[in-house]
Amino acid sequence: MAIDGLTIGTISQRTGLAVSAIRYYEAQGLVTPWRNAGGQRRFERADIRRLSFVMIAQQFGFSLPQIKAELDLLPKGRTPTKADWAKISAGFRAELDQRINNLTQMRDTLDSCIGCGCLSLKSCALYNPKDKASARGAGPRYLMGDRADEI
Amino acid sequence: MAIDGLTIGTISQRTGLAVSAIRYYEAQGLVTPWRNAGGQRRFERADIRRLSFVMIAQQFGFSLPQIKAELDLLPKGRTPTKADWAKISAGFRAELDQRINNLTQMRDTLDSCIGCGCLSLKSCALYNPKDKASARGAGPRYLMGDRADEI
DNA sequence: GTGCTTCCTAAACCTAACTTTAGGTCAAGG
DNA sequence: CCTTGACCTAAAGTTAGGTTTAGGAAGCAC
Repeated sequence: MAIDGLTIGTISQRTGLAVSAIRYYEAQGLVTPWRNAGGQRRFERADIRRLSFVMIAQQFGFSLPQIKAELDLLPKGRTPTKADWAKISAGFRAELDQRINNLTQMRDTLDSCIGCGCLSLKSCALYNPKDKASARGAGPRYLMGDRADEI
Repeated sequence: MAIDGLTIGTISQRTGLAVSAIRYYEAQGLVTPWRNAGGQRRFERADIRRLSFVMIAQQFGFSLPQIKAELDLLPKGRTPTKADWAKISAGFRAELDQRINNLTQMRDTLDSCIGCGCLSLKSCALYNPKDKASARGAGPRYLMGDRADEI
């Protein structure tokens, strides 16, 4: 059974992912099933964990290329061990810490900026496009600025 | 000068937004300039602040409809005051707190879940699709689950 | 009043992350 | 063997948040 590999339907059921999504992930290099004699995909059990990791990482806001980069750190040729997974989730955690710090800092700035009703800012600490993870920015912008007269 | 309103080019310079983006925001109902005799858009000074708010809110990961919902709380007919802005950024702050808490909780779960190498989870606390803000989820999914045998 | 710049609309295009559709093949049960 | 359900590929469609393009019109400067 396990020796024949799992079908895409089974993987779909086990992960909750749509079949089309799994095929898409294969196209993006996130999983690499082999094919049986008839040309159908066959997956390893370990791929369930791989795909679950993808789902979790996506929730954290990572893009598929970023997730692929993490997954590429797993050993090729052998099934990943506990230690392997622990390693990649460490780098992950660092990213998250970073992101939480950014958000917290921005929230605090909000308090002392828009939050206080302060409307006379010429350059605003709230606008810094470096936190690409929480929003995919789209071009250069400045600040929450204008003179506050005529309010 | 101010009595004639500001052109879209001026608004673009003052906010750093592309002209096309500002027109798009108008189409989405985020700003409502009037037109001059020749059919060109004319903005109020207060629109600079409106648009700056949009930019900041986007950084926090809010969608344009969500931002519109916040902006719709501002008084119509008169220029928003300090107090008006303070009010909408309060609801904002609450959302942010929520989101930070979610992320923190997930990070901690990561530590004690993937982070510890624990691979035998049948249902995983890491997968809960309620935090829509940090990632735009796309469909129903389950858990990081499979039996850990054969690892 | 001529020219340059800015502005206008409508429609097409862009990326990410998928889903849907169309037309056909494979596998398993009876 | 035959049918049914699962699977295949390729291509087009979808949503968000815009940008780009095409073909004009407005405005201001000299």
